[in-house]
Amino acid sequence: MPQVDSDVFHATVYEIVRMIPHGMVTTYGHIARLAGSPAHSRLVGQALKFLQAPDVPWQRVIGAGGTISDRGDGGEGAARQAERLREEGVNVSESGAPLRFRVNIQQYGWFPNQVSLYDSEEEAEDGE
DNA sequence: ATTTTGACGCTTC
DNA sequence: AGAAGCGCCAAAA
Repeated sequence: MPQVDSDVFHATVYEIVRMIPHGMVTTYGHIARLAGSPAHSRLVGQALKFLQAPDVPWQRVIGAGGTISDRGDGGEGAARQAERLREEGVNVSESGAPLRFRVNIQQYGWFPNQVSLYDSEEEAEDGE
């Protein structure tokens, strides 16, 4: 039995990603934490991978080190993400042999301690 | 049911 | 700074 409900988790992730301000970025790990499952950073990526809603600014989610995660497609996906970020004014630098895109977390990072969710972690009022 | 993968993250060479 | 190793846990094979 999984520790989290996949559907709820995905919905929560989308909800949080939608809150990221234009021109700012956050990390998979931070979203997982805000969603109440700090150990599910990889699942955040999974959720975005299966994303279909066009109103979710997925480009604002990057890796913890400020690097845009590679999709295993030779860097095409990462390049698209970098372009979308640049379009909203985010400075994205490039480096490395396998081209790696990077964003200055200190300058563009958005890491709120808590966000207002509809209900993903109720105050355990029903017994558990 | 078991093994491998993965849009991750942190610590250590 | 860059690479490698390890932990994590659900999804996919």
